[in-house]
Amino acid sequence: MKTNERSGTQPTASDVARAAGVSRATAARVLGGYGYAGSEARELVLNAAKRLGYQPNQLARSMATGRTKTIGVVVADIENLYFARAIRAITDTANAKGFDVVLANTDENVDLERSAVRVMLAKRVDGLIVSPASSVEVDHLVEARKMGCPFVLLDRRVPILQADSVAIDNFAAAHEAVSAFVGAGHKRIALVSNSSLQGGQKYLTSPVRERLEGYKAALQDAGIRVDSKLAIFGAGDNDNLARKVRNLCQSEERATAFLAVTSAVALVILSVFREVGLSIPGDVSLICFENADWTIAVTPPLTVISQPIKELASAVTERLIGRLEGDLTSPSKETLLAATLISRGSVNTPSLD
Amino acid sequence: MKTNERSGTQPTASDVARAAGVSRATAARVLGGYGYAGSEARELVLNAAKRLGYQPNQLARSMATGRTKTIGVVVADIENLYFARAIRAITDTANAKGFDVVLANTDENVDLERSAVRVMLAKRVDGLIVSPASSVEVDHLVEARKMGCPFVLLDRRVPILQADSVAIDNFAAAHEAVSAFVGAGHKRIALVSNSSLQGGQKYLTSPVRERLEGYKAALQDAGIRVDSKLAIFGAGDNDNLARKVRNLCQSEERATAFLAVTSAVALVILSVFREVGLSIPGDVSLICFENADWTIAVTPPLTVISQPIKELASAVTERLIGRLEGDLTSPSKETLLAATLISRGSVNTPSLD
DNA sequence: CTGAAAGCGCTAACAA
DNA sequence: TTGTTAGCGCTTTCAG
Repeated sequence: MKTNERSGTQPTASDVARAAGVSRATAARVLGGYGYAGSEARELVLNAAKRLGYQPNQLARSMATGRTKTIGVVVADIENLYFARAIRAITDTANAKGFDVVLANTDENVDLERSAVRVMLAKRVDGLIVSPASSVEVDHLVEARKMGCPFVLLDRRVPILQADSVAIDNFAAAHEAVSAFVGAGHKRIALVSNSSLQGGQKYLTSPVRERLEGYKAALQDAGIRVDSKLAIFGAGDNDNLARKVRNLCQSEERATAFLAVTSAVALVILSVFREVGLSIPGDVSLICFENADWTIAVTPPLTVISQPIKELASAVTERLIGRLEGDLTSPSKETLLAATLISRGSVNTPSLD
Repeated sequence: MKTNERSGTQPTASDVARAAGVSRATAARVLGGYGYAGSEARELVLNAAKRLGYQPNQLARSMATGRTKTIGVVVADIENLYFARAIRAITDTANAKGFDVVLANTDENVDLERSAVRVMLAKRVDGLIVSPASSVEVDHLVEARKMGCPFVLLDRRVPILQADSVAIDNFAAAHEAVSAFVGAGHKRIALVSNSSLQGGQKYLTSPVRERLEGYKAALQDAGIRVDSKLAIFGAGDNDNLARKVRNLCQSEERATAFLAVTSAVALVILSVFREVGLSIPGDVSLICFENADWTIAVTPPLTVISQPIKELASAVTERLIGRLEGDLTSPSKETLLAATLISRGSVNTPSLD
């Protein structure tokens, strides 16, 4: 049986060549858009292709060229507004540059992340954009690099990797928010996160760690003692976190201002406030990270820290594509983007109980 | 130069074979997990593979088998909570069945959808899950089918395609919500959507169309005249939609109850209410589709229609994989899942102005 | 400008 | 059980 037989349903470049009456190489050249081709041959091929409904096979193309024009994106939580927006922006800028995107979700779980990276390597993506779940267990990223698959870190930094990264200046953002509280007269200011503090600070992701540091620094700069009881960490479990917040609200020396590390945390805090009868901004003040749409629909509208997600995503994508297109040598770079404090109605002078 | 030379960085199955001292076929058999292999040969190969850091090349594998074990997901808006959750659930169940997922976003734009589908076909995904932006322009889906790439519709139905689909029973859900309003004594009930009504109802996506129909039917069942001024459609533009809602709120015969087609629309409505000084549930009642997290953080908590997204996504994925694994013949099936009305604090008896 | 032929890394008959 | 031999559909020298 000849190799050029009809193989089933999908027409191949050979089929087109035969239908056009030219050689496979010529057909392939015009279909693939490379090499020379006479104008009449081109015409013939294009017609035949249209007639047969030819669709190029990217697998075969990648197989031959060794490049897939695809970048893999590995994020911790696609249901998180912040990452959803980032993914959206990443695919937009990648597409604009001729790259496709494949996505994987890790649920903040290192094992899932490891296997996601493995799958991407097997699919031979040209490069990776990753928001690593851990700043310690990064062996799979080291391996990716070793296999010649460059990566850029999204939103999270991992110093030991010496990798390219694009993130928010979380230290400055937290510092600014806390300073705003201080400026309004607050002294007992709480930081609330749903990350687990297990194993110590170094196991926190860099954004959370840096926000904590910015928080402490701002207090110190204002001459306020840092009270560890005011820094609350959950464990991904909202009920548990709510309990801790409730305790703090009902203690003798309750906080008068709260900085929520994410909008999801702010939601938990709001429900506790309602439950214990604290009202914003009369009784307590609140600022949260992430400018979620709903924050202007509550009463009062929330003062938030808005992050330039689109810029972040474009920057990370462009950095990676830069690497892919030849810039293998320049040293790794950590890019930090500034967040913006948007003042709305949730910060006020503390009431004197 | 022999073909088995070290080609650069990535070791191939041949490299492993040579290092293990067996034939390429044997090595391939154990590495690929198919065919027979003696236990000592297997041992040898596995060791060599580990030593060289062998990673299989999926491209080559797919090339040879004709299957990629990958499904393409094409959604209208990844930033939309509803789709984000669906994507998450789809990847989870696909992974559990040994499939990878590649994702594309279309922004509700048919041209982007067309090109996304084309890319997926070029990547030779085994099948597609699509929430089509249009129920009219579906030529690319017809083409996909013709090329032997099965697809299942997610959340949206397109009768003319005669395709498998899994969606919510939107008619019943809207009917139930409106009946709840009626039961509380409302007569002037509005439906608000940000879809464009341009070109008539048939251009609406099926969920919006069916919600509109359920809304009308419920009114008729209650003996209430359907007033077209009470069905508000935007055009994706929030400011414009807000203006229309404001007009309705300030007109002589304002509505006393609002059914929002999405949580994003509810946000727009809430801001208008605040602006014109209408309070829930004293002055107006509100129900919205989508059980977004924030709906319990506003005052009062919103009565919502909760959709079983996870079940929806599992069902759609399983249906597709079923098709992929041999069930090519059975007729297409439209699955409808029931939504649930969750009563919270935003529905009340209408005030008498 | 066009055609012939080799090869990307793997799977899959078939023979030994 | 193992090895041999064809391909999968495309790109890419290298001659003609």
